[in-house]
Amino acid sequence: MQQKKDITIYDIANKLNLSSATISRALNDSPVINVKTKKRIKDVAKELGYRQNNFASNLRKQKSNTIGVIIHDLKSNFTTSVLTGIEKITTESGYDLIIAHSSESKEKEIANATNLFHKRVDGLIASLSFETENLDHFQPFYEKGIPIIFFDRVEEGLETTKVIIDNYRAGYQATKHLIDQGCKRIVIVTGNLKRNVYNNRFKGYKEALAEAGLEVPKDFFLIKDLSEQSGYEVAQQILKMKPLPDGAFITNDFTAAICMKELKQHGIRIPEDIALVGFNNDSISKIVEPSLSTINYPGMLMGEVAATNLLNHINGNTDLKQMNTIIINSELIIRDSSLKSGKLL
Amino acid sequence: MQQKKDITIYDIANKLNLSSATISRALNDSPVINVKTKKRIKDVAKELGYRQNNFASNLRKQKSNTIGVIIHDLKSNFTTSVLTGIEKITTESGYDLIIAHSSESKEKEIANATNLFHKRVDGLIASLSFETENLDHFQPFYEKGIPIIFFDRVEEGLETTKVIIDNYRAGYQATKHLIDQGCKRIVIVTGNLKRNVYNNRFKGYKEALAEAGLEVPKDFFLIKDLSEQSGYEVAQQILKMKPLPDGAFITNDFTAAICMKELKQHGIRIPEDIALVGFNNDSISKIVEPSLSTINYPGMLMGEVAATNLLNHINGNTDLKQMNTIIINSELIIRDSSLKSGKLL
DNA sequence: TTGAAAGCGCTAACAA
DNA sequence: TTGTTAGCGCTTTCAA
Repeated sequence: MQQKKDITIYDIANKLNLSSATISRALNDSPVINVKTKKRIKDVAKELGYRQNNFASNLRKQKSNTIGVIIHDLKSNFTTSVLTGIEKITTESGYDLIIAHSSESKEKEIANATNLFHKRVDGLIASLSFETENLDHFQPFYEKGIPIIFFDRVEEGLETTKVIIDNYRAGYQATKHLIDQGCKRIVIVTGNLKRNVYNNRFKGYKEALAEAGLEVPKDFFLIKDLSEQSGYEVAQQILKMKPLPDGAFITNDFTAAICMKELKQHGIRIPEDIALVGFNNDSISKIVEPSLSTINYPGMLMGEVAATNLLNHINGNTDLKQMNTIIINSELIIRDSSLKSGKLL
Repeated sequence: MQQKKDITIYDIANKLNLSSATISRALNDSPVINVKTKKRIKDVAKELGYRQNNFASNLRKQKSNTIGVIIHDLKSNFTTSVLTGIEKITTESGYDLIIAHSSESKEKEIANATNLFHKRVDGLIASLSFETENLDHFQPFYEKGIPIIFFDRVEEGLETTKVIIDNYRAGYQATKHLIDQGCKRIVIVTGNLKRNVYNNRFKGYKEALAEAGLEVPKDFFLIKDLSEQSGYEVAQQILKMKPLPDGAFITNDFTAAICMKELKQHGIRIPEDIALVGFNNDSISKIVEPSLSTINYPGMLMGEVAATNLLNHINGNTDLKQMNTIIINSELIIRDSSLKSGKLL
């Protein structure tokens, strides 16, 4: 199976009549090594096709040079953007990435955390699953001093470092916009209120309503899992409401797109009968008709920020404890699905 | 930083007055160890919070227990499905995954290959970038006997193991379907013809046309990069054709969706004026209106098949050389965007 | 600026 | 069924 023998630093040392220590130092660009020697060593290394053995080096250094990422799902635009951002930063710094996804299951998230702990990641970036109830499974990391940064779905009360957007403000903005368009009976569709992101969007929604002196029945609060299926369900529930709502804030573009299609098929006009605002600025939001107003959620930037801070901490440049919460800007993008007045106000 | 000292097999050995070798064997479920001893060892390991050091074990075994994956893009539904399939299989077998993506760039693909080679992956699963011209960068893997399986975008002539769908047949089916619906002037939008997938879809398209005795002008062959942007471009190009085409086979759902929207905004009726068929069965194809006919592309299954075969080979159960090409079934899904006759034929 | 030598934690050949 | 021992390839302390 193994055709060519692997070249080690000893092979290089032999060839040059130097010690393995010198080779190691040279290949790691140690400043103590003579520049000429360094060059000779690097040339020979290249010539022989040397590749360094990370296992040996990691074993010796007691570092994995690896960052673990736990996310709740692979299939959303938002997640892949975050991953792209993380990857960009970690790659630049020569770190590897292990990506684990929980499929929104508490058990899988716990298994992933355990697994990454055993893999000895040097740091962790995580977004909680829909179901997660506590952070006990991250305890081993804290005990070993392995830094964790949470993003998007975080636990708010605790002393963890987190990168988030202001979901409260986003929820407020989206709802306020619908109110400004003349909506008075606004439905909200959101996720598990245990998760900060959904809870805060919900609070922002309620605040905007309260501020405008609007009251809506309790059954206008639709708590869903934001799957494809729930898009259909939401549409059915809305269609049964009498009188019909005149606006809906659906905190996920994909669910909103499905719901919109279903509503249209039942003769509802968007935005004339019901104005819609989604969430995430998924690529789908531009394609549906009418195009979907939404909250832009800068996933790539979140990933970059999370990774940058984690690496800074690992390299001893910053102390995460001094930095509890980083808030990334998000903004409302107004498109056709919410423009009742036919114009921006 | 490091609060708790790491537990090694020596700590367990000391505590139980056994040798490290026995501990190692027990923890690896070696059958030679006494069942009771094994239980005692495992209990103590758990009690002390032992976690095995993969670096030491990998270094010793000269195996990384890691599979590398090179893909051209993270952001498509198809890719995430493939990854999900690969992950499912590799996780079951206790293998790690390193995922690298080339963003369709030849240079990045080469860098990724080099990187994964240095990381000493035990096997590689790859889909070529848009730009890739040759497979030289995979040569080191072959020289070291590291198995590679290509999927989706592959190089056809060579003696490589590959998992693909029958793109020729899919292209033929899609085009034939449009012809059956009465289309006579059918445009094709496809990607770089150097890539087998696009080339074969194109060949299938031409074959179906030829069989039906239809001829179309050369400018009906639109070779694009299948980006969002190209969706707009295609629509503009189609709108300028006189007389207008009456069908279009757009070999990517996302591009097709954008193009459809653009055409509709210029007053073209789908499917009455132009019937459309996409490719991939992306989730978007169900949401656009009219819903998009497409080719179902079973990404998850492809991932599972590729990973299963790779692992079988690594474990010495099969010889990849005996298995050159694995073809996965795909099928035409007929939706509203291509039903001129208003019914399935 | 370079070298000698120890050891990171584990596995496997060989011995008992 | 268990133990002894060597060594995987690298980094680093101490010495020169």
